[in-house]
Amino acid sequence: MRGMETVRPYSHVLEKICVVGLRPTRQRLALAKVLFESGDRHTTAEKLHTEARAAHIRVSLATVYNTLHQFTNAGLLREIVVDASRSYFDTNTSSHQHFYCEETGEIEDIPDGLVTLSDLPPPPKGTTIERVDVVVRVKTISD
Amino acid sequence: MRGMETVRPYSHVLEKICVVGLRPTRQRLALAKVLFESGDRHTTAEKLHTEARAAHIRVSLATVYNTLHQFTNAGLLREIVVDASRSYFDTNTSSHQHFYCEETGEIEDIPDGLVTLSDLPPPPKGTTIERVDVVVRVKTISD
DNA sequence: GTGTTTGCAAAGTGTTTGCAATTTA
DNA sequence: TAAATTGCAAACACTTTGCAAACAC
Repeated sequence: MRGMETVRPYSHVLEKICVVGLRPTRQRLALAKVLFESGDRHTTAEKLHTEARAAHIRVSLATVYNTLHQFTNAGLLREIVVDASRSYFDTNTSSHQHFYCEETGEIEDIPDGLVTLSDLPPPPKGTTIERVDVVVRVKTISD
Repeated sequence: MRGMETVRPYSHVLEKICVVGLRPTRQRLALAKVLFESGDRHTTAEKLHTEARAAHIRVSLATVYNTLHQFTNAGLLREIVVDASRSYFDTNTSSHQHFYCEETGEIEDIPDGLVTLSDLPPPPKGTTIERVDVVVRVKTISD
């Protein structure tokens, strides 16, 4: 089969992009490649932009922001709130939690099931629970 | 005892302010009064500023920000991260968790003990757990 | 008086938006 | 070609900072 692969890489992403009514433009496909080619990742708009340009993808920061939000709405990404001054996006959209180190800005996944919540009280009147976010804040050991 | 109370309101706050080496200035005392006079509260710099001015306290927004951070460092407040674009401060500094409604911006406390975490995995190498934040995101019921 | 704090306005950060030029279907 | 997308620069919201005037001790 060597040499004759007709594999369209990231076809699942291509599919998802189309399903939501987004056109598979050069920028979106390139950003999707960077985002999804290497397992689960946590990134910010700025980091993704830097990375994209390092990979010779010409894309503006505004488009990176737009794309991140479009992907999030499409269910390809999940936004995680760990820091009041920066938006992080997670390529793992399934149910799980996070370790977050403020000093380094690093986020690490905690697989689902490792954190168990019990006895959650009823939400405020007139509201329903949308989801539960757990952030385990860590600091580097200084000695 | 009526009429002879020598109670110094917020003396505990006054004390704490002094202990940390902050001078009990008019602005700091006034903001502390607004913050601590009515049970547990969740507020933002903007909200506190508006409230302060409504109460005829002349204070600049910059000073509100500075004061919130000084109080936080002093352990009088706790900063809570629920939204990537706004900083919230909680007058309840003890261990507890939160309901957060993005639509209304409202935060409600979940008393400690109502949420139980179990089987927390070990933190990333070289780090120790500082604290665990749980945010139960809710949305208003639309029908 | 001396050092701290305040207020203002300016600067800074991260993010969003308006719009003409470009690209996609 | 018609509609969607891009990039730029300007606008934004929130927050921090520099510095002279005001204040606390």
